Amino acid sequence: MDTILAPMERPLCRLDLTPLPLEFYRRPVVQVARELLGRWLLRRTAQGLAGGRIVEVEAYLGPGDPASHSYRGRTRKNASMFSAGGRAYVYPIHSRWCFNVVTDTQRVPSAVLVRAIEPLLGLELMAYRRGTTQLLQLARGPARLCQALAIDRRLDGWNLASGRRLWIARGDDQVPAEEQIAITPRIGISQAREELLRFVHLGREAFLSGPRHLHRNRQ
DNA sequence: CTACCGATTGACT
DNA sequence: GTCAATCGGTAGA
Repeated sequence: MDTILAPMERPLCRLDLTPLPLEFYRRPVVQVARELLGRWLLRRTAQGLAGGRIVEVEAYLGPGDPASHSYRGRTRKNASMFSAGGRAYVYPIHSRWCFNVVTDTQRVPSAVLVRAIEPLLGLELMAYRRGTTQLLQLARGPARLCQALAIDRRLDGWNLASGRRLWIARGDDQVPAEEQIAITPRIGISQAREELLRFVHLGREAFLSGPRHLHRNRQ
């Protein structure tokens, strides 16, 4: 008689919150962007631990991408983009903050903008910081997630492999399969609008930013 | 110093 | 769907 209970391939309750190694980030930006989907972004402050699953990202390339902050060369603001992969690049826009993951080597000033996470840890803390109790409003949009996680200029250049303050981990390993990833144009830019460099985790549409027609492939 | 702009958001028609 | 608040960064006088 066959076994009635198949052994679990993965314990559902196992959480891996250890930081991804620097080697993860020191690869081509598009590959890192896709593989960031499903990973957990984590933030620890004196107030507690908060974070969630990355569900929406955009790749900003090194040379040749006019929408990338590195396109016109190095300045004080974008200096973090010119460091080796594995650091944060945090920049201000319209009195708010956006968080990027620096990728590739020092020679390739590229980064992945994290546009949305599915809130999973520290919901009360994130709700307090955001000033709303609505789950779907906590971290949908690049500036909203920074507010929810208290990310600002002090974390620009932060080493994401340190495992303190701000890092990325495997979490519960619920990474999207290939067919669960939609690839669309990037949001909010005026240059290179047609490039397909935005990656979203299908099945978690409720947590995505941007118009609904960009929650599927193409436009 | 001034002028202009933006990888946004929230309020509003 | 439209629109403007708001301010750090940047370029230029």
